[in-house]
Amino acid sequence: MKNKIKTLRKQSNMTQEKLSKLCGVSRQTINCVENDKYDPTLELAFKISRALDKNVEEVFMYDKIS
Amino acid sequence: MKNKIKTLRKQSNMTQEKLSKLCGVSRQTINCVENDKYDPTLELAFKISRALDKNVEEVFMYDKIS
DNA sequence: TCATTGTGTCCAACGTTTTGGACATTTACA
DNA sequence: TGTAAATGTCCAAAACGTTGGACACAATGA
Repeated sequence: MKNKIKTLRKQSNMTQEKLSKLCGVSRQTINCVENDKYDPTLELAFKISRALDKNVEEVFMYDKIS
Repeated sequence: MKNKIKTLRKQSNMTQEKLSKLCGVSRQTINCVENDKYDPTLELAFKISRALDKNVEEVFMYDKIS
């Protein structure tokens, strides 16, 4: 699983802190998801994507391998 | 969060058991996700969607409320 | 240079997803 | 009608996402 959170977040001039508040989660959570530390919940994936004004599949790329 | 798993699964003539094996998870997991018992992992959401030959957002509907 | 902000990371705790095993109920069909 | 398949559900345990708090380091700009 790959994601474009960092890129899209910077395009929107947002910090991890700001994004985390928009999503209602902690900054560590955003940091970990952004850096592929773990798989987010589907609901969180939706929240992040919406905060970045994108569809889930525009933010997260599923690569069948692992 | 709503989903169309049951409908799409039946359109593909699949049992929960078959879908669970395609996704590499237990049948209970498919059952619970299908009946909104809990939020799946994003990776599982992708696996389910792909098994049903759909995009994530064609299978799962995020309704901002709760 | 210094101060501030943003990011990465650690930890232990907590909550939720996911599990196998088992059983009751419903559905489908001979 | 009866039989098997499919589904719903319970439990306790395991696995994993998420948390606050804290700290180090990098980046930014005055």
